[in-house]
Amino acid sequence: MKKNGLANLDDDLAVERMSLAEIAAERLRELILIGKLPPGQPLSERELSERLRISRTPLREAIRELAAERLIDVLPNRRPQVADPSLEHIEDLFDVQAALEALAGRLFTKRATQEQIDELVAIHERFSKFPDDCEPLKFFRTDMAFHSAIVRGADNVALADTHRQYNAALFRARFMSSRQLRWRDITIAEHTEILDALCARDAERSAAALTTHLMSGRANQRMLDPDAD
Amino acid sequence: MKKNGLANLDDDLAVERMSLAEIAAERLRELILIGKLPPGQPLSERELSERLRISRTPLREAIRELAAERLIDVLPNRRPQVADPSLEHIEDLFDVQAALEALAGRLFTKRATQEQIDELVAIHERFSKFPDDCEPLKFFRTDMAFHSAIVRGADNVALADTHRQYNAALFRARFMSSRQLRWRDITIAEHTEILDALCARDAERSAAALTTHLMSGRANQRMLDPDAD
DNA sequence: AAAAGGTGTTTGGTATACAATTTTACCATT
DNA sequence: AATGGTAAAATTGTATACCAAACACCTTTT
Repeated sequence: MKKNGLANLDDDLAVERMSLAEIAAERLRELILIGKLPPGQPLSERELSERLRISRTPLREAIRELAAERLIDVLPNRRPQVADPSLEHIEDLFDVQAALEALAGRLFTKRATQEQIDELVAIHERFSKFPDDCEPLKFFRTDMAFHSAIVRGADNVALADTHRQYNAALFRARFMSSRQLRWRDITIAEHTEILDALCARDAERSAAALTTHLMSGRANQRMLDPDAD
Repeated sequence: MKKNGLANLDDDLAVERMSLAEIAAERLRELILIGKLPPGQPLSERELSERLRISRTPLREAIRELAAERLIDVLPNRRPQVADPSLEHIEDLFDVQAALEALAGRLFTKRATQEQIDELVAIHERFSKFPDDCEPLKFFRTDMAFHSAIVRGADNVALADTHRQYNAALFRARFMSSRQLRWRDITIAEHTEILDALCARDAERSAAALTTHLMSGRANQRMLDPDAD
């Protein structure tokens, strides 16, 4: 007889028990992305471990994980710091993300199922009907969902993984952009072109539209005040 | 004036003060890449920490670092295992690496200095003069050096970083290929075309040549026996 | 004999104590 | 007052002990 009858529910959802390190990594990632832990912020292992109610060992592993994602800079014998990428570095990230999404677009035209196309259309429908005064976070999340849906349709695990990493590194930059009304209009127009190309299963047009869209984002990023930190 | 005679295992790399976790990560990465720790091999934390003469804490951090690079699979409450990617997954990795190198080629044509071009030419010179019976590892290292030099010339830190990660994940596959004489001829021919395009600073031709080259590698990989482990 | 269940050993997960390093603050010297 | 050095405090790096979960083997039960 099973000792733990409650676990049956979890089994159905395939929920694996997470280690404290993984939980802490997720929580830290969230704190960094929403800006509660701002760029450049030095992180004291002791203080953080107390605030998260865990010991330093799992916290250190979480920090190392985020360091591998380049969300945290860690130097030997020094306090880890929340990454504070320069404008040039952010532009570099945009260039790579553009190449990744261009590949995703090409693969999407070859591999995506009808269901995945329908899902993408549905996301875009919701997206273009948002009022101008909708919450920035809502607009932003839907924007991200659109791009993620394309990557999912590309059916390439490695690509999805790397794309997610770059999304995290670019989170702040793209979130800042999404607050501008001007940027929202551009986004919807460019998403429409991307969706058209993907539905037509035109690989090169899809790749071009996605590259253009990311380069718009990169250029828009350049306009924002680089002094902010 | 060393007080602790315990930790003198890797003093040859002591130019920079590295933590034991970093040293262990490098050592483990090497052991995995050269196949001393074969794909699928379960790793006992206690046994490994004894063999590397360190305690489990820094070893665990090293394992997490390699897990972030996808060189090791780690599941909760189970032994970490050396990653054993399927043929399909390796093909996915090739697709992403091709997109990354295509971007690197484009950026190279815009940003590379004359010195970086000269360096690339020099590498290719050495490469094409290798005799057929040269050591596989020597041929392989020079092959890698060629690709890395292109990425360096692209002057994009994020791209270089991600490219290095994918190189590690594809290490075994590409090393196996480099043992075939037929593949060597193809490599030299395709490198010549890449070099031509880069020297002409033709972005699209460079990107196309690099994509073609990586797709050759991907196709060649498919020919190799997938049963080997 | 086969299957279910229990027990002991092995292994990863976490906390804590200690060592080594860096940072900070203070004092002496210029 | 500015500067340099040195000691104390704070912080990271490492080792070890303990806990809980997983696995293998054996016993028990049918």
